[in-house]
Amino acid sequence: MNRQTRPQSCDGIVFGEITSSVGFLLRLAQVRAFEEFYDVLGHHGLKPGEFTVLWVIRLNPGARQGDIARVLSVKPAHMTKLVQRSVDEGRVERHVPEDDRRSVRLRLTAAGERFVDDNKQDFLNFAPAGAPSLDEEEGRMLVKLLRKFNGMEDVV
Amino acid sequence: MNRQTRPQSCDGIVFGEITSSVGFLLRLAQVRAFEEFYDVLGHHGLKPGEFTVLWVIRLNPGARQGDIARVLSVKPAHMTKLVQRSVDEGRVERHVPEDDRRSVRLRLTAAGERFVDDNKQDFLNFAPAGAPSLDEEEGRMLVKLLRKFNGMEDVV
DNA sequence: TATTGTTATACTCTATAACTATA
DNA sequence: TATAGTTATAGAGTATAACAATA
Repeated sequence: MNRQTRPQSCDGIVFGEITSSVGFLLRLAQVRAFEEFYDVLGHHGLKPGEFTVLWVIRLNPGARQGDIARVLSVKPAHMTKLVQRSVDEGRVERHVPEDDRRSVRLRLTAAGERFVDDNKQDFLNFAPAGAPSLDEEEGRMLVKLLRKFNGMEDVV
Repeated sequence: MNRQTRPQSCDGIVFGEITSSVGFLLRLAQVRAFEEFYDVLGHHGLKPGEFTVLWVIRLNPGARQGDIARVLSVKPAHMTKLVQRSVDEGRVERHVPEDDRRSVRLRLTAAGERFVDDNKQDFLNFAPAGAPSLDEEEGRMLVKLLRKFNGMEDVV
């Protein structure tokens, strides 16, 4: 007796076997998560990609731009733009070290640290808010499986 | 004793609490799934979004363009472009019914049906290939949780 | 007035290649 | 010759608003 709302199957449209495709489900989940992200955090002028980069810089001050891009699966060309924007906003400082002048090392400015601190709670709390349809245990299980899917089981 | 590859944590970069953010994990998972999708199926000229739309039209011939867009969380403006492309490729026919001449109803051409048939197996089989790090039971659990996350538990 | 779909514009993110400056 | 980052361009996708045709 299914009387729940079924956002993806209204209008009598059927999906067939595609409902078991991980890729298909991931796309829908991400669209949903982003929509909710902007509903909840949009007023801060917060963008998911931008905040994630600031977060990682904060935890790894002086890390190389290319290394951060690689672990976040952000393409170098896009990373340049992301960093440039954060520099323009006064949240990130770039530093070219003497021992390898091809590379760029990143750290947050005081304003950048303040920005991360101010939005940290909202950003981290967003996760459970993003999954109101899952109970706590299911949410933990989803996180665990996604981490494994991403090859991140033992990442700190 | 963790000697596995850890693609997201090389270079000694740490992630902190963000590794429990569903939104963050979903983005990484989708990037990974799309990369693999293009590696495996790119030679067919197959695009995930385009194929999904063809698939749903095939299962729901004569469905309205707007209804399909809604259930797939595709924005109307983008749907127009997707459909236009498939029409140009000779895979989809548009039909404006007499009883409501604002709407557009879609169905596959013979070439469109052939295209879906030819690529169906590859597309559906892609899911397990996308998650080599998960065993069969974990894969089923991930699908189940993502379906629930998406509010699709009882979607056919 | 409301609804369906279209057009136009802008922004995020990805993909790729060509380029610079270093090493 | 290889590496780090930049620039430029293309494309997929989303967001939004204005619009025409129809209801």
